[in-house]
Formats: sequence, C-alpha cells, structure tokens
Amino acid sequence: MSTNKRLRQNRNEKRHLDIRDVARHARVSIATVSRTINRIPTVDQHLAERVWKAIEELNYFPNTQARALVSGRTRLLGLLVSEITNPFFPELIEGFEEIAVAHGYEILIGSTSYDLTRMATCIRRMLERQVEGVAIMTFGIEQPLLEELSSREIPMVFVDAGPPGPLVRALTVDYRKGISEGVVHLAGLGHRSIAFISGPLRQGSAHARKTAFLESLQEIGLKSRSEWLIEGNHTLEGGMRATEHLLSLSEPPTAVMCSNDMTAIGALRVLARAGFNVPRDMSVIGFDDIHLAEFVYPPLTTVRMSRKDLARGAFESLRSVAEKLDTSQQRNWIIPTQLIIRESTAEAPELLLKKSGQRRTSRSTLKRGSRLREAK
Amino acid sequence: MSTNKRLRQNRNEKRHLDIRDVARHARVSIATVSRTINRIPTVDQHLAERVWKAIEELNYFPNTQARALVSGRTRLLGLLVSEITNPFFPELIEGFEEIAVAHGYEILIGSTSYDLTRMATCIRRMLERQVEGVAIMTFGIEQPLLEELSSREIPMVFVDAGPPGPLVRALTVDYRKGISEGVVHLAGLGHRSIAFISGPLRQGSAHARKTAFLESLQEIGLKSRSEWLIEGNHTLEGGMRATEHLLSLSEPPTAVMCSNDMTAIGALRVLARAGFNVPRDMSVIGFDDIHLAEFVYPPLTTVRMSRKDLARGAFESLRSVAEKLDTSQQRNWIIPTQLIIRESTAEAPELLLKKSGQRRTSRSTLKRGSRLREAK
DNA sequence: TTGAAAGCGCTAACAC
DNA sequence: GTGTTAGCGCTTTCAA
Repeated sequence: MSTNKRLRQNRNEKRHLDIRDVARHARVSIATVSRTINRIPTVDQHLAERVWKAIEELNYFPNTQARALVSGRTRLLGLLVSEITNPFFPELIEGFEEIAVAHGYEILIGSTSYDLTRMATCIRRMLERQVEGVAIMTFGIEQPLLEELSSREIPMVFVDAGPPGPLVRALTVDYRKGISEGVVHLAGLGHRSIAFISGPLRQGSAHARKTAFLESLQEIGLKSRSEWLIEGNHTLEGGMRATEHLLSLSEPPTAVMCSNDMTAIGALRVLARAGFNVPRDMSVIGFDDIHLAEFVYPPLTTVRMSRKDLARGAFESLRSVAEKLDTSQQRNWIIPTQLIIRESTAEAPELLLKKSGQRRTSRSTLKRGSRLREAK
Repeated sequence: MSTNKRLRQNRNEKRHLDIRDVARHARVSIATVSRTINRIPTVDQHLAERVWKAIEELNYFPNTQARALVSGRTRLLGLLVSEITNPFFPELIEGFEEIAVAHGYEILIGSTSYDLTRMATCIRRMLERQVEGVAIMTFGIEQPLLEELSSREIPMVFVDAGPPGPLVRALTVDYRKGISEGVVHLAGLGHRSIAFISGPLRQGSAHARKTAFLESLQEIGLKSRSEWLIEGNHTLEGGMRATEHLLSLSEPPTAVMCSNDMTAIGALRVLARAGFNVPRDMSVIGFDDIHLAEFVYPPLTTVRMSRKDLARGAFESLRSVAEKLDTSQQRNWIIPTQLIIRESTAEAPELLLKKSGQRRTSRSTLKRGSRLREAK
C-alpha cells in the first residue's frame, strides 16, 4: 500500500473511490474503465456493460482534477463581468452557465466592480485554475491584462471590439437597429427634443450606443443638443442624477433615451418624485430589456439585447477556439437588438398642447401635487 | 524527454512553465521551490529569495489541478442559490466570493431555479470538481441529495435549519427581531389590520418569517385574519398577484408586510397601478433590504438581513469544518435583522380619518385618477 | 481489443 | 535545511 494512502487512513480521512476500484469490481483493467468512460468505441460491448454496471453500483465518478492534469483540459471557462449586482449580468451568467454546463464545462465568475486591481485578481485566479478561455463582458479591459492572457494563449471573447489576435473573437451588437427604432418611435409620437443619458464613454460599448443614437437622430433630420447629451454611469443612481440635471435645464427635453435600463429606471424614479407623469409629461426609453423593465411603473419601453444570444455567442466562440473546431477563422457573432414598446412612451406634450391646449395645466397640476406631498 | 511533452511540442501546443523550470532557473531542487511557495519556514532565506526572483522573472504560478490532486485540497467551494436573477442572490454571491477569494478559495455557483433536476445536476457538478464544502442558500433541499453530500463527507452549511450531521452547520437568522420591529412600527402608526404575504411555505425560511410575524402580532395583542395571510412565492409577480387579491377583499388591510423585498416591490406596483398612494392609503414593509429597495418609489421600509453577514457566516462555517479548525463543535452563527424605516409606511388611513375626516376623499380621488388613466 | 506502464505538475515523506 | 523520490487519479501510448 502506498505511503499516502496509509497516511490518510491513519488520519481517518475519506478516501474517494477511484478508477482502480471500478476496474477491480468489473474485473477489467483501469485502461478499459477509462476508455469506457470516455466512450472510446473500440471497447467490447460486454466489457463496457460490466464497467457501467460497476460504476453504477459503486456510485463512482471520475476525479476532475486528475483528468485535467493528464489531459491538459480543465473544461473550465472564465466569465468576467463588471458588477454582478447589476441585474443585466445575472441574466447573462444564467444563460452562459446553462449552455456551458450542457457541454460539460464549469464556470469561474469574476466580478470586477470597475476596479482595476480586482480585475487583475480575477484574471490571475482564472489563469491559476487553467481556464480554457475567458469571456470578457466588462465592456472594457486594460492592455497589460490582455497581454497576460494572450501570452498564455488563452482564447478570449469580447463584446464589441476585441483587440486583434489569433485566439480572440468578438460579439458584434447591432446597436444601430434597436436604437434607431427607438428614435423613430419617439419621432413618430411627435418628440423633437430627445435627450440621451449615456454610459461611461470610455467604455466602447457605451460610446457605440451614443453614436448609434446620434446617427439615428441625424438620419431622420433631428438635431441633437449638447445639453441634452449627458454622460451617466449605467447605474440607477447615475440615471437619477442625470435626470435631475435634465429637469433643471431651462428647456428640458420631452423624451429621454437611456444607455441601459438601470439608468432609465433611475430616470423614472426622479420623474415620479418630481411629480411628472410618465409617459404623459415625458417619455423614457431604456436599453437591455432586463427582467425588471417589465415591472417598473410604468412598464418600460426599451431596446432588447438578448442575454441568451450574448451568452450563446460568447460560449460558442470560446469553445470553437478552445476545441479547435473553428472553421471560419474570423467568424463574428451578430447580436440583434429590437425595440420593445411598453408604456413609458407616448405622444409628445407639445402635440397634446396643440390638440387640446391642456398640457400646461396638466403638468403644472402635477407639480403642485408633488409640492404638496413634500410639504406634508 | 517524456512522451507526452514531445507529443505536445509536435502538435505545437503550449507548454506551461512548471516547477522544474523555476528550480532550474533558481538552481535549487523542485522541493525547495515547492516549500518556498507554500511558505514552509525552514527554507533558507537566501534560497527563498532566489526562488521568488525566478518565479517573478519567469512569471510562473503553480498548476492548481496538480496541487489539488496531490494534496487532496481543491480549495473549491460550492454555492447553491435558488435563482441567480433574484437580486438577493447576486448580493450574497458577491459577499461570498469576496471573502472566499481573500482566503484563496474559488467558488462554483449553482442556480437551481427551484427545479429538482437542476439541483441534482448542480450537486453532481460540485461533487465531480471535488468541492471542499457547499453552502446551501436555496432555503430548501431534498433528502436524497443530502445523502449524496453527506455520504461523501462534504461539509455543508444551511440557512435556518440544516439536517443533523457532524459536518453540517447552520446559520440562524433572527427573523423575530426585525419582523417584530416592523409590526410594532406599524402598530405605532395606528395600523390594526396588517396583512402578510409569505413566501412558499414548504420552505423553512419562508415559514419561519410567517411565524415570526404571527408571534409578533400576538405579542402586541393584535389578531391575524386568515384572509390577510397570503402565500406568495418570493417573486415580484407573486407579490403582484397576492396584492391584487388583497385589494379585492371586502375589507382590505391598511398595511402589508412581505416575506421579501421582491414581493413588496410587486405590491408597490399593483398599488400604484390601482391608484393607491403608498404610504398614505396603504403601508408596505419588505424583508431583505436589497439594494433596489432604496430606489423604488416610494423608498421601501424593510427589514434588513445583511448579505455580508450571511456570506461571512456561510464561508467561515464551511472553512472551519473543512480545515478542521472547529473549536466549538456546534457553533452556530446568528444573523441579526433590523427594521430600516424609509417612506413606504405612514399613519393608518383610519387615524387620518379620525383626525381630519379627509380619508374617504383622498382615497376615492385617487381611484378616480386611475380610472381616468386607464380610460385614456 | 486489451492491459501494463509511463507520466501530467505537484507535495510530502525520507534520507542526507 | 535540502534533495531525491514516490505517488495523487487519471489518460494514453505501446506491445501483446
């Protein structure tokens, strides 16, 4: 008996079943057990059956560490997100986990909280566990960390722009379509003054959304006004601050598009608190279509970007590189977007005013209402 | 050169740096490198420095799989949650991850979606990766799965009641304190008819919350009414349904306590839609104090149960068992709760009525308002 | 088709 | 103190 085993038994430690136990039980060699488990087709039908029976009876399963060590394949994937408490990400994680597990992979999640040190730690953790690829869904990453990953030849997948590299893939989100649909929807309702609360503009994805907005506006002949273009930070609080600023303007817009749903929900809160009725006094459009969007009051009109698609795209990209089943070397996934109309958008107040002359009354009544409430 | 390595190099595969490279570079044996890395104090200062320098220069880090295989310690912990898209859980995961990583552990997350098959899959995944413990935060688990874990001698930690077992720990949430504070707060505001929307009662934790409510009520001499005790499911949608039911009663309550915040947020939505002004017409109290609670409209009065405490308790319990540093064999963590008063609670309408006789007017005005809106 | 045996990268005995 | 060496549980040659 080996030294290690004897030691363990002395210390009364658990000893896991191993492949030898199965081999003995099935009266075959460990090689045959291994081949059976790995479904190598050359194994004799009879022996295979004996092996499966033994596995069943002993309730055996292989030790992943050992398999990984010898085969060099950990079947571990890293998933890097900005902030796990932002509802967008759990929905993404759920989708990613589902598909990864279905393919026998396990996931290591890293939440960076927009902190560089934390991001470095996350990447180090993933490297140490020998992940076979990492999906970088943080909408931004620093150069040295990229080097670290690419120098170890770890496949990567990015949202929007990834840096060039043989093992790098990118998911291309079609921001333009959904955002343009939103702008057209608003214009069709008579809105001419539309604000945009962006995300942090140093993030490529946030920048791309803003650009898509500006282009869409231009396309239908509307002008943007710099004071209506506010940089937020993709959080609820950021949305609140930006909206407060918008309301303090001498000429506030009649509609706001937001770079993500959390920002829009923040806008909704401030608007409600200020006594504005959404959508009568102001229309609001979000982006992402998180689960919550349907349940805020009023239900949020928003641009849907499917987390399922994103998750699947990320996983498949990684897998195709890791398992070298890449046929079209530079294959990029396109993630579609689509406007979902709910109840936070309506005709522009100006239009109502023209129609019935009641706009000024309604808005001021509401304002009075809110003041009353505050004075209570 | 070994067969494996030669093969890899032929296939042009990446070869990781290993402990031998470091040993060669530092001109010491691999044992010394290993000792240095593991901070065994008997290593000579000089050699240790050479080793660290070599590690630095080569940018080496050890292979976790190999370490785990030989030491029997994977430093992996399982974290089982009900539903990752329920905002309560990401906050818990964040805390758990933080403390686990700080101690050199990695986490495997499993989201069961209240589905038995999925739960079984999650546990199997964790077992195969040889987790050193699992935190079961699903507020409920089935017997056969427990057997599977305990027969493999995996340490476990539960919220509320865990089954007995030498490797099992439990976190005890002091539901009573916070919920009683809520009930007293409501009673102090003149509420006499208080409803409770529970979670799924087959879950011990949901049951415990309801019991705490009932006991608190009794303690201050209030009676519960069965029609005001509704079983929900801890989701926003469930809260909406339950609240609709409450509003359809011939004698609706003047206040609602909810078993969690998502339920309370659902209640808020339905009340807003029905034209009720919260808190003037109805008071609402939640449970958990998720981040969102502060940002709904109106900001939610709720009972805080700290996710940080829960996460720390779960991790430390697991670690103390896994690392056998358990001093007090049956040590249980107590998780405190505390009422956080925000703006969703106010004096009972009856009280206002008595004071100024304006209640009937205000509530009916609001109802009219909502009908108008719906007819728009 | 099967089994014996060589290692995957590391830790920990044991000898020096 | 330090180095040599025997495995951890598995996959994958290679020979039979």
